[in-house]
Amino acid sequence: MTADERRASVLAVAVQEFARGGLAGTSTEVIAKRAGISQPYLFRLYPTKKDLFLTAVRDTFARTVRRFEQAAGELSGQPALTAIGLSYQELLRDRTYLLMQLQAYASCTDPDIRTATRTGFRDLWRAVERLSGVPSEALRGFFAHGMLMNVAAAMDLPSLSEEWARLVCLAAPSAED
Amino acid sequence: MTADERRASVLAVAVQEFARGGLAGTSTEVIAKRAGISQPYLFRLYPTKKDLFLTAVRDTFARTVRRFEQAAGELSGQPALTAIGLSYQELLRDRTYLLMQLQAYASCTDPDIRTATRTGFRDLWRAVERLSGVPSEALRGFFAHGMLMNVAAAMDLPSLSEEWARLVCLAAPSAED
DNA sequence: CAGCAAAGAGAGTGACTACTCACTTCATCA
DNA sequence: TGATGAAGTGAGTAGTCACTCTCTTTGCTG
Repeated sequence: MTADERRASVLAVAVQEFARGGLAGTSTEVIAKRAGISQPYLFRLYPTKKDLFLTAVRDTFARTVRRFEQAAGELSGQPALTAIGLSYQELLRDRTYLLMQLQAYASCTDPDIRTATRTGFRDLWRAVERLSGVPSEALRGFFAHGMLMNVAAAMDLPSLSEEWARLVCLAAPSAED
Repeated sequence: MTADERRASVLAVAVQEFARGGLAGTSTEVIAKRAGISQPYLFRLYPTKKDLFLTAVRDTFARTVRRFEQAAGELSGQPALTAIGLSYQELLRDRTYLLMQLQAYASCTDPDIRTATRTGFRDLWRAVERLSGVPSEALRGFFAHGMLMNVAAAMDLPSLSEEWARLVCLAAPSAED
């Protein structure tokens, strides 16, 4: 297996593990073990643990942009936004994505991570703006509800049957914005 | 100083440190040092580091509830919601609060932390519901924009002058919901 | 076949960290 | 006065973890 292929499979594992434990709460050893390589070799593929984390952050946002582009297809305007919203709901089924996103936000005290996270978020924002073309208030409403769904999914509210939890998790009314 | 007083001052430091580093990224030694006690004594005040973290999570949400109650005062309905929203914007000036909140969400993989975070969020939700009495869609819109402001503050977007960052940070239009 | 570069691992190392044990100081009160 | 109990600490301990040094294997090429 070439180094680049290894790097890709290590990254796939790293995203999952970092999503669960964050930068400080994840050891390079478990990433290496799950990726099927030795821990020293991990450090030849990625110079530092933080580098691997930064790559995971960038990858997470980049994947979402590509997903949104596919979801929008030839649509534009509110229909495009609705299609993107639906694809986001699908994305949240696997909690890895949103947890990784939250880890990125929560680690923004570190300047390097903050820069990477800002860039990822900005590109995502611009992608939705470009794909849908809706005005900025609608865009903000879209992202706001996305963030609420993130934390709701993080707390696993969809699995609760209590009244308040169901209210939090209802999809945003598409007519409002 | 009594043990209870010590516990309170340790908690104050712990909230700040956990907000920056999260559970795994914060050492009990720096908390003890900043609180002016020895590290062994910290473990007499709080049995484990995780216990201290859980207390910090609960405290963060509880403080917000009290703050919202004060902000709402005798108001109700949309005016109450607006007052609460303003007090939340004030609260976000100090990044400690929102970072601690994000750390709580990001640590929800742990069952104990998830339970504490759910409870805190639920009580906050119910408080705003009770204080304002607005319908659930408006409530959801309020929390959604709150979450967006959280992550925007985490990334320190308000300090950026770029167009997209300013758009993200605009306050939610109060008429929409 | 010789040589070379890349893939990969074994065995550390020094620093850190959650938590413990045994100890001291000191105010209170029978 | 002497005992009690609460506040508080010095000095560990066992374990973890990011990262390194050095070595082996393997596939390719001249």
